[in-house]
Amino acid sequence: MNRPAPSLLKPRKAPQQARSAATIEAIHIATIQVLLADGVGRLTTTRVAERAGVSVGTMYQYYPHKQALLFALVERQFDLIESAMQAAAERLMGCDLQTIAEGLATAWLDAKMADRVASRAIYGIAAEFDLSELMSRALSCMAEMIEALLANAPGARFADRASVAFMLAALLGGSVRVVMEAEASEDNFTRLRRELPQACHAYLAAANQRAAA
Amino acid sequence: MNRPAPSLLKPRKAPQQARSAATIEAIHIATIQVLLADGVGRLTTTRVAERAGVSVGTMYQYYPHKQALLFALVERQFDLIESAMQAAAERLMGCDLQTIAEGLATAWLDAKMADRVASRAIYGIAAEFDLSELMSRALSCMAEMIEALLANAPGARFADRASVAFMLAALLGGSVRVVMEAEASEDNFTRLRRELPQACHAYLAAANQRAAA
DNA sequence: CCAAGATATGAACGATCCTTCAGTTTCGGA
DNA sequence: TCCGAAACTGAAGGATCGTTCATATCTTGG
Repeated sequence: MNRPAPSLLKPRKAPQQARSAATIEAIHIATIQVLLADGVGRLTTTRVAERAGVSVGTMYQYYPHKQALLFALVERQFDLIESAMQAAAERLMGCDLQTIAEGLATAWLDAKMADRVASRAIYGIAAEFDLSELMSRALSCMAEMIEALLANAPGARFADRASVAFMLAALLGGSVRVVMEAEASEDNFTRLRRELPQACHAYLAAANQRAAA
Repeated sequence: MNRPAPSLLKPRKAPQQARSAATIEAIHIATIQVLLADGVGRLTTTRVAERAGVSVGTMYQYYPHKQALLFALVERQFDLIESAMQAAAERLMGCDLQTIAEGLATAWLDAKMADRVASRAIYGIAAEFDLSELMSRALSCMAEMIEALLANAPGARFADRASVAFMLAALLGGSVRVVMEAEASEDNFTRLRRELPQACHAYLAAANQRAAA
């Protein structure tokens, strides 16, 4: 797919005065709004600027091109969720399997739901440039984090801890994404919240028992 | 998001001679190739036609606009997978929970892997027009199918069969999607193939046991 | 209060891109 | 073999979009 050199995706300059910081924030918000209202295909520099109440040129003082703006949004959301999960992992270190499974699921749901608006919007950016590399990193990052939790859980004896951790990461990430990408239905979210933790626990317990035999 | 009137997305005319059928097929293949090579953002009518070895005008004899072409691809893939799952459901009707869980997981993996090239490419189209409606339909379609299987499974007494079926559908659809959207890694696919059936079974068994109590 | 840097403006340019259509080529039945 | 229909061609029109830059406005340290 498109493989823009990562070095060219960095912002052009950092804000030094208060008003420019506000401008950048306005641009970010406007981008998400346009993304949700019109889709990536209709996401235009002019449209974003108009919605943000600034001029097109202003945007180009902070981002060398449109892709850089989108990439900044993706990275920001990514970091947000990653740190939320990192915090959850610290809290869950050393707990038993049930606590870990349910804790991870609820932490993941909380992080994604915190601003599902942004999350949903950002899912749509994936088409603009090749995010498979980023997705891979995110997936293995989550898998590693989970693997560490499983390694320190009392009574855990997985035959293939890495695979179990990987699978759990895929289950978490995927199920939430699928539900979010469908039409927003409060009903589906409550179901997810009730069932996902149980599903995670069931899988971990079964995988652990399978190894013990 | 973009909400193109569905009636405007239909193909313009059906082929009547043999060569035109070949042309359409060539256009479809070319579209997928361009999609994978350049991404949706670079998917151009000219580029597709060039790759297919035909003229731009030819494409416009069968599709009123670019979106119609993309939509046709999505629908085709959708029908393919739906019928594959429908066949699997007939085969699994009346079986026990373990057979159902593992049968669904392998059928899903087989269907998606059959041409993962097309699947992966089509994931990228989601940005062009609003697919959330289609995704919702797909999700609830899968959920209904699973629910019917659970209803006829011997020894199954779920408290909330609909929720369990919904969750299983989300787990299946999501985990495979996440892995496919990451960089293609043979390693990850084998892990998925080994763990996903077990995860599905573990969840179903746990949900069933929870209701029996 | 003033200069100098930071920030904002928006018309204009060039590059694509989608779509059309008048004309040409190919096919298949009579 | 011949003719009408089907299929194909590709240059050109019209519209949109990303990006630049000369100019204007604002902020702040001295």
